[in-house]
Amino acid sequence: MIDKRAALLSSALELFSIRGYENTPTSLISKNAGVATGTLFHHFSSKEELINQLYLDCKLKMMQQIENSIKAAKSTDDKIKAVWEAMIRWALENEERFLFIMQNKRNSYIKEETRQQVKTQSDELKAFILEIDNLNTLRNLPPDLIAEISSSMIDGAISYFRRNPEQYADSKIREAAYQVFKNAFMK
Amino acid sequence: MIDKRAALLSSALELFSIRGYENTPTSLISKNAGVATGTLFHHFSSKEELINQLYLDCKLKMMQQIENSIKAAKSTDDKIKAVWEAMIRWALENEERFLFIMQNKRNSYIKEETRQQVKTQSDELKAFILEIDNLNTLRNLPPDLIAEISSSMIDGAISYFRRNPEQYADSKIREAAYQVFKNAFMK
Amino acid sequence: MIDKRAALLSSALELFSIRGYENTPTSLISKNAGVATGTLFHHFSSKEELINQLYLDCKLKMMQQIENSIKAAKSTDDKIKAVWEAMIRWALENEERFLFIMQNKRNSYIKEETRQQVKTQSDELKAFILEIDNLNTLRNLPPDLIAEISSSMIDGAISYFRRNPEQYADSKIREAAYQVFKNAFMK
Amino acid sequence: MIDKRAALLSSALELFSIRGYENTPTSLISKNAGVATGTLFHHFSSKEELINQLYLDCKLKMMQQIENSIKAAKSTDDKIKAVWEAMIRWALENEERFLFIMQNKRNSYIKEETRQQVKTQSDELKAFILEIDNLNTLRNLPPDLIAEISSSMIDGAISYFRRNPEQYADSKIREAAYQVFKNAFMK
DNA sequence: TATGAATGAGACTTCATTCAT
DNA sequence: GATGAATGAAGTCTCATTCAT
Repeated sequence: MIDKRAALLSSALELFSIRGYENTPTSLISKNAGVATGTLFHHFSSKEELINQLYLDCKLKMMQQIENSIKAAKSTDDKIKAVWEAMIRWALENEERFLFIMQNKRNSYIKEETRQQVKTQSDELKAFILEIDNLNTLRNLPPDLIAEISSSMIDGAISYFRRNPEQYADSKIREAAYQVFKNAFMK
Repeated sequence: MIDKRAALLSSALELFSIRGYENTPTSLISKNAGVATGTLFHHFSSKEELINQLYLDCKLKMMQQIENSIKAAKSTDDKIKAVWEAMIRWALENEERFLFIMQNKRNSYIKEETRQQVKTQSDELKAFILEIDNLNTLRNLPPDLIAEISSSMIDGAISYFRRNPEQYADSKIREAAYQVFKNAFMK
Repeated sequence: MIDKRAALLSSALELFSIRGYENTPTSLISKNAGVATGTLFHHFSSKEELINQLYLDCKLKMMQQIENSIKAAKSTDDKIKAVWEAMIRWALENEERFLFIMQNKRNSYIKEETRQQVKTQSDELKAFILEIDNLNTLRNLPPDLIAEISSSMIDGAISYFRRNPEQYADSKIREAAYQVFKNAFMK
Repeated sequence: MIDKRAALLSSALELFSIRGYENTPTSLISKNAGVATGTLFHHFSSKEELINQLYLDCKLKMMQQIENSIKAAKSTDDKIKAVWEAMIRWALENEERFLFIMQNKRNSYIKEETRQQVKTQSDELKAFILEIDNLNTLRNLPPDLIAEISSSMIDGAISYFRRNPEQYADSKIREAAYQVFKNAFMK
């Protein structure tokens, strides 16, 4: 059944996000999912494939939310803000998934192929990135540098709001945080 | 001899930074250090203590460089720039140590006690942080938020310059990167 | 299969009784049982649990034989003799189990919980002990003292007959040994 | 110095009696004795020799006390009672030594040679044993059987009085215990 | 004699994966 | 597809003993 596969992914997500990949035996994933140890290997050829599938799963879910937020926006500025908000909101609403993605940003268990699969999913997102990159080129800023720094700033903000969730509810602080983000790249 | 302890720390740093903590057997650390397997446990009571000692070692070395850069500066602005530069330079010049620190920022193998030991080391640095925090409070920005975001921005810049070392040599790009950093917090 | 668990217990008994607990590696127990090293830990969570299970196993087997011998007896005197004979016979017929029990009488690897489990097994035996204790109380002898000494005397007799098995076959000597035992407590 | 050798023996006795031989690292013995790890191996060629020396030491001390008690007695009966009392008293007054001897009664680390050394020490004791053995032969009881049972009875009594030291102080109970011992062999 | 850093064989245990049912 | 007992390579750590100082 497809149920068991989903149960395994969900169980793995929960455990990986708390204990990390290497500290989570497949036997525990199975038990936590309520299936037998052998079942995991019917659905995933190895533990490594499981983590790759899970990574794909989480990343795609995140990107979908961001994509949706872009669609609703019109100007570039609106899009930027929409993405900023969407990412933070998603991270706060999908704590386990976000933690798991963060842990595996540079993890070598995630295959290059998996990372590529993520990148080629959303045309909408690719267009937006291109738009921003062109803008930065015009401004004489290396697009990759700005991409790296923006992404880091968002991670920083998320990290802060995860520790202080009540402040995310305060629209003044949220706005101040966004201004800091925006100021970085605007005159 | 103190040599063997140092050799073990150095060997562990090299291997952890490439392969990660859990993927590095203690037997490999010993072999790579040119000592017997038992020697590791003569100097460190466990693998976990080894990583903690190494973390302490790396962090202290980094902080010393930052501390020195602050001493040479006068105004707050000078200090901010000095820290920004010092951190990036140190990361580029101490690739393994930096990678190792990044890997272990949220890693639970590093004990809270070890993190505390780091924090209580430099009065100079504590004074600087206080200075910045006060400034941010005046500007009505939560100091912790700014701390988190600044730190993330620096990590982003480092990540970029590690991938594009030739650009760090270009003072124009370096300056542009710094402006992005500074703009974030200044009107 | 239950076979492998039994094979492990049997292998452990054989080795422990000859070499002692600490001098018997788990790898040897597995090899001797004809199973893989991991199998031991599939059935017993640790070497310590193995020894506890084995102790339980041996003690229960011994108690069952004693229990049976009591059932067949009528008077208190008959019961005492029956127990005396049953214990000696069991020890001679179950050399490894007896040796193992002796080795672990005061061994701290056997958990208090395990010892309790043994004590709460046989109502028949508890009744007999109570009967004897009451008798000794009437005679003004501390029941625990008599229990300790009787038990020691039986151990002594067993020890002797293990070294001189041909004498156990001689009913005169057996009877003399029993008289020594009985005289101790009777006027 | 002879001090260090004595300190090592005393440290080993303390630790062995609590933790057992195999559970006591030589490093702990040394530390507990206040000497370096290497020092142990200057005085004893191996851990095994240490335990043998200690065994010899304890046994001889015990035998000396028993020997003295025999000397003071006249009749055979007096001697028997003297030995019974001396052994129990010694065990209660030399708890660690007694425990250590009990633990090692059948321990294979004690070499046969060491056991022989003990036996050939006291002429007084050998004469007493011969005296008893002859007596038992006359009574048609196998001397070794009686020896084994007597010795076990004394161990049982000691075990009881160690758990209930206040009862040893009560001369009535002490006397009752002795009567039980004596009755076993006398008409 | 005394020291204690160093050694390395070997102990217990874990865990991804297989396969007969 | 599902099960879970079984596997055995590999991991961390212990400890009796040595030897240069």
